[in-house]
Amino acid sequence: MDKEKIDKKEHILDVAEKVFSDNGFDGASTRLISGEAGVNMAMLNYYFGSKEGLFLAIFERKISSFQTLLQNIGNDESMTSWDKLALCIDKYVDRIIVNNCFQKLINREVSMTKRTELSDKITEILMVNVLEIKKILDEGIKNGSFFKDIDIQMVIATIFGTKNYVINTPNISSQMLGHDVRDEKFLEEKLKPRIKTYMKRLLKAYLMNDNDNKK
Amino acid sequence: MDKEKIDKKEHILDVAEKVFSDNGFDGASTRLISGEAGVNMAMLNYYFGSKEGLFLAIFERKISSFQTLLQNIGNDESMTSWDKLALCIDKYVDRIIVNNCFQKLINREVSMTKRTELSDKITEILMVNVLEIKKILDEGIKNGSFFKDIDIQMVIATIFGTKNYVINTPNISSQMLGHDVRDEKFLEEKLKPRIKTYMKRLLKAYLMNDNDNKK
DNA sequence: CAAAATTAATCAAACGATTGATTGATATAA
DNA sequence: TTATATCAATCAATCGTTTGATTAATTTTG
Repeated sequence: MDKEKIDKKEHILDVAEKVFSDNGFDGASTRLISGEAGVNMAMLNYYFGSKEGLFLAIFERKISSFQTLLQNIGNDESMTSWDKLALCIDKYVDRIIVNNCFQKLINREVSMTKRTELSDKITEILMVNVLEIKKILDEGIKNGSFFKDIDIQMVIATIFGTKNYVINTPNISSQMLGHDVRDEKFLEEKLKPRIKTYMKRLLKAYLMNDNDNKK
Repeated sequence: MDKEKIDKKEHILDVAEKVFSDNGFDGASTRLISGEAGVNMAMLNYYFGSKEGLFLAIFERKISSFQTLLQNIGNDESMTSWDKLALCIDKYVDRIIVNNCFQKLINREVSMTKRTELSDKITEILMVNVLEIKKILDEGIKNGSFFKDIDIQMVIATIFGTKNYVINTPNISSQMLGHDVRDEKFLEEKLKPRIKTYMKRLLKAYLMNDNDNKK
């Protein structure tokens, strides 16, 4: 059945995503992946060409929907710059918390100094998101919503970096927060709204004159 | 000569730190490390026992000095809470920019989901720094310097996360900033003061009532 | 329709390459 | 001599990938 074949590929992608995330690209051997997925080793090459092809297939499965989401927010002319930014933060936090183990994988590969075809491709795709945020910040400065002398690039680094820190250093942030950040219930019910609230208040305080922030 | 032997070990550690940082733990083969260092492969095991022993030797060489520095700032009763925090940021930025390739290495290991003796050791040491910052923030709230309802844990995530993002995703941040963040001259003269200025203004806006921030 | 031909899917086994580590010989120094 | 340092050569293990055979599914043909 055609349905079954698709499900099998999807199943491999699901398992491989988990194995890659837990062990890193090098640490996830094709034997381990195929073993966990319950398929023959050769199937990985049969379906995806190579280990790198498998990785890219996982990656590309993830990225497309979020980028169009971001772009739709950016192009919505009925929203203020701040509302756009706030919505981006909400959507971004929703997004990465769901796929947090994959995010760790991405960041591990992107942090390599030595550029590879793989890291270049990842960088290229992530830059789309960066530029989308930048566009909103630029626009906000131009229309007077945000202060003129803000550091746009560093703001972007804060948006992505703060979330990355919580997700990518689970042992540290779990100790810090007093809960296991890998616990999905805690993540969903407590941490996610907390990060959203914090990020918006932090950025609002920096970007614009808002007396509500001052308590 | 005894001096020469020490220098040789130090030289191996220097080179290995660079190679590890560029290629990751798995990607840095003992052949590559020994080749770059210009020593025989067997010398790595001769001096450090194993590849992991070499890694730990690099790590332990680094950790001690910065922690006492942080603690001295925290215990200085002549400074305001804000001045302490600002000084921590300055010292922290100075520190990690100097050792940025090592920082990438640390973060890559800490981001592993699977805990190892190595990652536990790194986590334990990094937590000391986290708690030192937390102490300053707690104190600032208690003495009225900072708002009462700030999210202390998330502030810490922002401090470490923002810097990590710039340093750990060099390809992205280089594109974003329009300069190679691995260029030491740019790092020292431009980026370092820029990060310091940004971080302090960002946190001041969030933590305390300061009209100077509003332009 | 059924038999034959073709294509797709699956598998165990093996490939060459590379890995971290070890060996035993040799050189150097105390 | 004794202890330390250095080396080329080699070890077993593991890596990602390929192979050739086999089975299952689909299409073509008579």
